[in-house]
Amino acid sequence: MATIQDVAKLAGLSRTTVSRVINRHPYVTDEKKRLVMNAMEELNYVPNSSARRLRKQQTETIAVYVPRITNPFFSQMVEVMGNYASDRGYQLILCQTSYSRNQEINYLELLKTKQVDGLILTSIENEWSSIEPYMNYGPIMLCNEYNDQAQVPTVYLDQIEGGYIGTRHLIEQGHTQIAYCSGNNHASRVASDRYTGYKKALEEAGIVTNEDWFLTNAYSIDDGKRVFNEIAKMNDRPTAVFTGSDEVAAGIWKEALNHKWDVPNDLAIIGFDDQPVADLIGLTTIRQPIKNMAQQAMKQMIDIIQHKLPSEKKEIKLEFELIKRRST
Amino acid sequence: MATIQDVAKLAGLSRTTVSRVINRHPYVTDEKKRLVMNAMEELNYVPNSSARRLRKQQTETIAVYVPRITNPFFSQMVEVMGNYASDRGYQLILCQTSYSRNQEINYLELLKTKQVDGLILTSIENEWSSIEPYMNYGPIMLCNEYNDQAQVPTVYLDQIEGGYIGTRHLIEQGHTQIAYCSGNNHASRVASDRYTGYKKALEEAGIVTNEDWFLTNAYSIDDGKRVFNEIAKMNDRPTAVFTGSDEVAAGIWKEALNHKWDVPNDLAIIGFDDQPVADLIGLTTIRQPIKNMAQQAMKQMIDIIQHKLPSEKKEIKLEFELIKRRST
DNA sequence: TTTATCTATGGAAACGGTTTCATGATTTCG
DNA sequence: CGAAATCATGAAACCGTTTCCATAGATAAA
Repeated sequence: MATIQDVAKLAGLSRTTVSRVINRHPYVTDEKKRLVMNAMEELNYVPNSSARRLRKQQTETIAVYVPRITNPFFSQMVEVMGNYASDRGYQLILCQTSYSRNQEINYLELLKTKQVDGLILTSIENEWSSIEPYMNYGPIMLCNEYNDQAQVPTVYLDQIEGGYIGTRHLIEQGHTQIAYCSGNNHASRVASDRYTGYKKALEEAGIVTNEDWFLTNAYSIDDGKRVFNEIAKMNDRPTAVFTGSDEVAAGIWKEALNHKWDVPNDLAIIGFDDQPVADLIGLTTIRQPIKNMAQQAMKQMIDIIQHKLPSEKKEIKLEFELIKRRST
Repeated sequence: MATIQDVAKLAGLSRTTVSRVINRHPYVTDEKKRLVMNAMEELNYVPNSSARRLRKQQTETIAVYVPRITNPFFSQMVEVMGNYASDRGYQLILCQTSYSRNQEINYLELLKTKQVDGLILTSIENEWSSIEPYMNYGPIMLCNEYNDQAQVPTVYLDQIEGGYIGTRHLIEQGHTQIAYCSGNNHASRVASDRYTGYKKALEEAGIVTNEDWFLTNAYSIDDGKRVFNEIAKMNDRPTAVFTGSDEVAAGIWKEALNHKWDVPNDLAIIGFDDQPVADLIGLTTIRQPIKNMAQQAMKQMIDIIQHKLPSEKKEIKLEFELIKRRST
């Protein structure tokens, strides 16, 4: 493996000059530039990025945190972020927290050890107070997730609205018995706000909730199936269910079909995110502008890194869209 | 940011000894070890990974190439690889080739610049001859994809079997007019072998194929919809269609429903991969042991890196499983 | 014409670790 | 008891760049 020294020797110049050519520094005559280029070509030289990182104290790498990459919401996000970053010379390290607090903290050490220039959190497992100290080691920002205490740039949707829009839709369809079904993340405002929106819509309509209809721990299709069975077992059953993701909604629907229930007449279902599967099966859902969110976030992050901007709260809020299909 | 020097000074020892403690080298007395630990604690010291990378000439990072992370086949793969790697102290760089030859080559430079210790390709866009030269810079291996010329470890399924099993199933269901629908990757043996398997099954059954029934460029649900419309427009229509992915199959089915076709009576559809969506909608499909594949591949790669094994062909072949549902 | 500024280059320090080598102290073994 | 092996530590070299500083010639300004 050729080093810059080898190139310098072959070109009959100093390392410094070679470095200048590589980094497009002015003050190198065209003649020397040509000499260096030829030498690099001949030796098939490529600068060693570890050395570069050490000297420049930057890695051109950005970490993206997601709970699980198989969740289509997050994989879409990562797809867009990855492409955007790659186009600008940054690479992406994927950190899957697996909904685990420990795992999240483990990965945070990445920033501390200077393995990345910054990180984007799409979901938070720990209290903000556990994450905040890491801000000393480099820029952190939020995308999708948001938090009052976090003094960081945030690209998000107001999930109160999300919960409200969906529930409001069900109410307008004539439902008064509406179940609520979500994940299980205590530290996340996405979860709690959405629930707040749900309750807000109910209260406005003067509807009383049934505590039994608050179903948690639902992330996947299988969870949806389980949720359906919980609903089916109830004495006082809801006529509609608000879910936190299209996958869960799809699982509920699938199991409902197995039990010969008619959707939406026996049970109306509304999903969240507008994943491809929602269109496929005809699920009413609340669309989140994932790509837009992802791109704005990555743009912000690269901006912050390149201009060494101080970390401060800067909120970019995007909007939901209700997509009405045949499940409601 | 504290350096090893600061720790050494505070502990009243040399950098060497501190380094030994960090790297769990024997020959350090418990007393000094304690001194070092305390100093590290007090200074909140973390070794700088760029420096470490430079000196040790390794990055503890592995690049994984996928066409697009939103394809569930690949996101499952990446999920497993990411977790497996992370458990063993490696991190994952995600490289999305976007089905582009250029993009693939661009990312290959990662290995050259020593940004990663090795790379796993799950799909190949370029001819192997374009990829091979990069083997000089570090270990490369294949997972899912395979190639005759590639003298590298390969975890794969024999796609001839895959194509055969699926087509055979359709034939057994009484079909003789079977369309074939796939992506568009010329460099990939996954694609060509699967087609070979399809033709093999037909030939064995003495069935003549119709060239018009060879449909390409199909990756997504939307592509599936388009494919359906192409089929619907035909004068001589197939009664069954073999697809290269569950997403495409789902798209075909969805559009068939829109046109009031009955599946499987008007058109039988078989998917590939056994994604969650297949179970959801009742799609017959050919399961690939994705998780197993991913894990074996990552295990291999880490093994190769840690034991500096020479790159050689080593094939690990896994098996398909036909999952019969109601679309056939 | 002298002085200040700009251009072009190289030597050496710096980035922050790990590894090699040297050395002395301690233990083991014949 | 002396030689050999093992343990414990530190100084210095090294990994491959970029950057700071010095120098010198060329050009511009006074």
